[in-house]
Amino acid sequence: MNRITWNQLKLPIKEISLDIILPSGQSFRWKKHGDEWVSVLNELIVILRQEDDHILYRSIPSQARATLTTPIDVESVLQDYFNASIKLSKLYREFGARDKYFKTIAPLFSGIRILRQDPWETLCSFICSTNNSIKRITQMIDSICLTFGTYVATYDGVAYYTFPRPEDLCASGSVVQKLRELGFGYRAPYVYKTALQVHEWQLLGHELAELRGSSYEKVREFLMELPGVGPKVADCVCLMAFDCHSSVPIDTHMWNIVQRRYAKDAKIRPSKSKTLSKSTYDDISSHLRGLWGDYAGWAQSVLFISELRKNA
DNA sequence: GTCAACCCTACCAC
DNA sequence: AGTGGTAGGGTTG
Repeated sequence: MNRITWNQLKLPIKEISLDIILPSGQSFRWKKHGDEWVSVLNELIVILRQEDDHILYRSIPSQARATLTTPIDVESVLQDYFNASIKLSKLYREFGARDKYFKTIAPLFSGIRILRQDPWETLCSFICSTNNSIKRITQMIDSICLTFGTYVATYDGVAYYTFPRPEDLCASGSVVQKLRELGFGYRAPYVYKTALQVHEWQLLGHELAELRGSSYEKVREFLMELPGVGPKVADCVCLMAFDCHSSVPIDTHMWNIVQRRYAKDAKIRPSKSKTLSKSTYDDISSHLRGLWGDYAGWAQSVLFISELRKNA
């Protein structure tokens, strides 16, 4: 029945741990079926399987579109998506040399890499992430795709859809109401207004992806203009979609770690405040950027996940 | 002494 | 598990 053959991903197994990366709050689009991870990338279903010493993948093209005429090099798509050119083991060594705490944590969480995700999908997803849990965000993203996305194909009894483009969410004001019905709450107008702005920008001939060449500061500034995007969301999107590897998002988990382990070095005054001020946020973020270096965001994600697992 | 121009914390709705 | 907005206090020049 299924004659699609498996291919072997050209990325050393030590460099990647699917079970840690895929469900830990970077992407909210991967579903696990048995020992397979399934998602939609570039309008086609991608299936991943982690074996003992390598990762296998295969893909299913969109049934809704005639993509057969333009074959997609899935290996390239995955190399790009996993930032495969970045050598994780080297980064871990460097982080460990710079930071004693990282050195103690890292061995327990190997293969954590930053994904290079679609800018719009990432932006939209992280606007939805505020004051929210991975489980619920995943649910929301699932329903926004089902409601506003395009059908791709069905695999293992599950229908897969693309992530809606900005214009798909600009149809009318009823989008906000629909999003509220889907459980987006106060995030509904943020998503809608941001879609409107991004679409307008696209009509001017721009694409979010073109910002990938810009500096971290430029991208961050641009993103923070958008409704529902503050420092934390901007930093997540910078890191996970715009190649700003030095961006260090400080969420509540990182804030806990900083207070516990880095407060003295980061010169954090012992405030009892539960919330981060903008300036304290920037102080912490740049301190960690100085500590970990150009790929600080990659170190952040290791500690973030260690904290996530601890509380789970 | 007073007054913008901040910047911070707290607080709450979304 | 954040953002946007407000109020109230502190600091600076």
